[in-house]
Amino acid sequence: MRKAIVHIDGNNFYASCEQMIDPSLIGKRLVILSNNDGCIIARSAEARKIGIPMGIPYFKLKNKLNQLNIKVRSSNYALYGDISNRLMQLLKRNCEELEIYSIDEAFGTIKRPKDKYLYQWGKDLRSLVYQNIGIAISIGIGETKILSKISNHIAKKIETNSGIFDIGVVDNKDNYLNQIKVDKVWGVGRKMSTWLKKSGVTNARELRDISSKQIKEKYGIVGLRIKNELKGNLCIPIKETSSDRKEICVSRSFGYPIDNLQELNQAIGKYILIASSKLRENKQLTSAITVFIATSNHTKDYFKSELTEKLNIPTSDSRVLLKESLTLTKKIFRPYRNLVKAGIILHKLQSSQYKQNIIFPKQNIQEELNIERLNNLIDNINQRNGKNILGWGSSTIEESWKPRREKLSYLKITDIEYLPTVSAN
DNA sequence: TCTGGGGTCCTAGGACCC
DNA sequence: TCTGGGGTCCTAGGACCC
Repeated sequence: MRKAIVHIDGNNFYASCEQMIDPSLIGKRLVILSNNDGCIIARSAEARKIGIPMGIPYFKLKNKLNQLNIKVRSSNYALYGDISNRLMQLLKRNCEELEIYSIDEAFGTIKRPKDKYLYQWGKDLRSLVYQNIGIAISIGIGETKILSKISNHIAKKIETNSGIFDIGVVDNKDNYLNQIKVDKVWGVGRKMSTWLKKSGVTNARELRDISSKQIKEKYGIVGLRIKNELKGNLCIPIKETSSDRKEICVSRSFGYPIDNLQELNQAIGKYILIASSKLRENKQLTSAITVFIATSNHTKDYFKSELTEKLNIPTSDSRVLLKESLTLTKKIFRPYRNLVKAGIILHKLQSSQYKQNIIFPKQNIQEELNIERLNNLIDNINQRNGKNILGWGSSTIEESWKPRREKLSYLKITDIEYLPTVSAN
């Protein structure tokens, strides 16, 4: 019997994490805000039930949320990342292969037993995760990634399925596929679904049965792959080992608009330090850097600008990147613009293992080693004592541009100071 | 007043080569 | 007056994802 593909995800993951560390939130209507407290990016089941929408700007709903006594939290990625790691470790031990797809999602493979049914395996896994992590998961099973995603969708929708569904063992597969709207199919976005609907394709079953020629002409192998996955032919393989990052992007919206180079430099500098430390963590070097800035795209005189610079020698040295980025920043900066967002991208990443030897080294090897050690030392200190204790350069002006996080949960499991205490009486 | 952040993959078209 | 053809590599931008 062929292996089945399973898709596993945490239900309302961010909301569940907040509920897990603060049980007073369990059963409550709860929403989580994006960075800068911008919009709503997650809701507890209870908040979802009364129709609180996803992706809506917070300020538009602030009063309503207050009136309805809905709890609000700023997103706390350190917390979600930590819980995600524990979840993935547990899943790894219970699948044959596992691909960690996002902070709250994974694809796995598992051999079907003789009677084909995987419900018991799924049930056991769900309770294991709930006991150990305190998070509810859903499990979708099928022959391909796209089908397992659809199964998971069905698992969540039908309450009697108790969080597990396997489209690989049902007799009336078409009935289920008929119920899946085409824009809910993984890989079908806004553009494609508009075209599909115009061509008379409205659900997953019809997409599966579209002529190969028609979909290939319009969407190439990307479209064809979706059709074939729906047919049950595995086209998108499981990637167990995450391939090396190809780029690193650090960008933030400012808490308040800024219009001066000094503050912009300060922000860009912070982003570079975050990015280069990630780079060193991944044991990679970058050979091109982009700086970009933008005003609000909700105003008439929207302005954005970006500039890229190639580096002669691939590096992960904070000082080099800092210097380059500030040169770029100076070039793209324009006064009298209210900037609300800026960021940096490091591209063309390569493994630092194969660092090319410089033919005519400007600095001797000992000096280079010292710089490497210094960078790593800073990373270690920051890791142990909280981010940004140490950095390069100096700036004592107030960082009023920092993103807002007014509703951050106070309980943390990633910082010993904030661990909840339990008294043993 | 206030609208997130970080990725990947694919493709078309330009640059360049013989 | 006539003005090749075919290939590779790179890049920017679109589309999509969570």
